[in-house]
This record gives sequence, structure tokens and C-alpha cells, in this order.
Amino acid sequence: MTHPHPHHRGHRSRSRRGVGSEWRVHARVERFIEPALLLILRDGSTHGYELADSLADLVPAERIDMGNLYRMLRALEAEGIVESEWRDDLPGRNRRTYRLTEQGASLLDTWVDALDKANKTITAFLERYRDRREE
Amino acid sequence: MTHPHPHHRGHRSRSRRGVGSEWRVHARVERFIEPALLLILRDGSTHGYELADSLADLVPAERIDMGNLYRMLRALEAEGIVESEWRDDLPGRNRRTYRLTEQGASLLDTWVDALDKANKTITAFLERYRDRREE
DNA sequence: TTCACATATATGTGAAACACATATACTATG
DNA sequence: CATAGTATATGTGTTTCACATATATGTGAA
Repeated sequence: MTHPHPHHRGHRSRSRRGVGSEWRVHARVERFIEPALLLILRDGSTHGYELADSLADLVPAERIDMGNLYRMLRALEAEGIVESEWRDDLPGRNRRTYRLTEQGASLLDTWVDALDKANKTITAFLERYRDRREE
Repeated sequence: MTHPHPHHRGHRSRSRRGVGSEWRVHARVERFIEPALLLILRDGSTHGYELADSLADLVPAERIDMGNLYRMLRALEAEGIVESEWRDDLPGRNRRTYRLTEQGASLLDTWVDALDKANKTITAFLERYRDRREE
């Protein structure tokens, strides 16, 4: 499976108008791919290409960039957050299989706390939006 | 009121370790200042400097950068999302007072939809994290 | 009355995160 | 044996942002 995502090309969060004075906005959590990756690896080791498919489920709004994904995996390995092993015994092409280290599990926990906070901030925003709307 | 925020300098989302193999992570919604700004202006016109204080409440985890805030306000004005008026009649220093346009109100609505989605994505992530943890 | 501090707006600049393009090589299959 | 799918990787420009700095006016205390 490849990953075509034709929508809203060329921008980050907000694009110019679409048709009929509609705005298109994408609320992205910065570096969200990283905790998503860690969570997937916590539930079982895999290789980069398969991670992309799992990520597509966990982060539906995000187009997965394979180039940046592999770069991120090697950066995480350099920091001791994941470890990898090159497998040439498995059927199919050779691949590098990643697993989470203890350091990585600890980083995942830290991300979870941060995401909890982010969620509360967003929820507070949405509540304020709706509260004053209904006055 | 000025805005000192000494914590976690120099990085975006993830910093190197702190003391005792702890990670410090900040889950930021990209460009979140923009919708926060729009929401505050929906509830009443103000000027840039005061917006910073209101933002500090709405977005507690974020250090407010005045330079970028003023830049953003002028960019939003150029796009017709806010309108401003230079006031020299009020007590105190002259200031530029901003108000939300209809375009801006529509953009705020769009942001709300996007933030709703982001909230659901984060919630799904946290649920998956906790589910498998308790098995 | 001047010095310090708060208010208020603004520009310059470099780095991180990211989108998009492209390269490479092997495997499976019709 | 050509084509599509699997798998990993590098190159590069843009956006968003952190941090530094500039400028000018108002206010209160020494």
C-alpha cells in the first residue's frame, strides 16, 4: 500500500480559501508522528514500511511522509529510543525491524502527559467557544 | 504585565533530557495562537498588548511572543480576517484596536471543526495507550 | 525632572518541522 | 521481462516559530 493524500497540498495549517469563501484548516499536533510511532512499537516490533500503515489508522488526518518517517526512525535510534535489527531472513525484501527501548517507553509516558494537557487546552477552547455562543 | 516564560528554551516539541533521564515534551497544536486570537476577538475588540494577557489564560502552556503576535495580527488584517483602527483618544499610549470581521468569524468556525477532530485523534491515542496498558 | 518601569508596536534572523521530489534496489506476478 | 509493489533513503525549499532587538510613549517614585 502506498499513501496517496491529495488533499490540501502545499500548506501547513491554514490554506487560502477553497470554493465559496470557505477556509480549510488543519489542526496539527506538532511532531505527533513521534508518539504515535512509539505507541505502535510498544504494541509490537515492526519495520518502517509497515509502520506507515499503522500510523494511517492512528493519525487519520495526517499524510505519512515515508522519507521523514525513516529519518525520524534513525534519529530515534541515535538517541536510544528505539533499536533496530536488519533482517534478511524473513520472506520478501530485507528490512530493518524496530523495537522500543526502555528509554522509549519512558518517552512515550512523557508524551502521554503532554498530550493530556494539550487535550485539556483544546477542550477548554471549545467550551469557551460554545458557552458564549449560546448566551 | 510582561511575559517571562523561562521554561524549556530553544526547542519546539521535544528537548533533550532533563535531570535523571526524564524527557521534557510539549505537545503543541500548530498555529493555535490564531484560533485563540479569533475567539478572544469574537468576545470583544482589543489591541495587541492586551490580547497577550487573554492568550496567556486561553493557552497556558504557550509563551506568547509579542513580535510574532503583532506580525500575525497584521497578516490577518491583510487577509480581511480582522480589521483595526488606530486609537489616540483613549487614555494611555496610542494603540491599534482590532475587531473580528465576518470572514474572521467564519474562519473561527472552521478552526473549531478542525480542533474538534484533533481532540478526537488525541483522545483515541490516549485510549489506545491506556487500553493495552491495563491488559 | 529624570530615572526606571510598564505599556505598546514593530523588525530581523536562524532553526526546527515539514512537504514534496527523487533515488535505489529488491520481490512478486502476469 | 516488464510492471507494480515493497522497502529504505537523501535532497531541498517553505512555514512556523524562538529569540533578539528597536523604538516610542505613559506613569510613578526619588
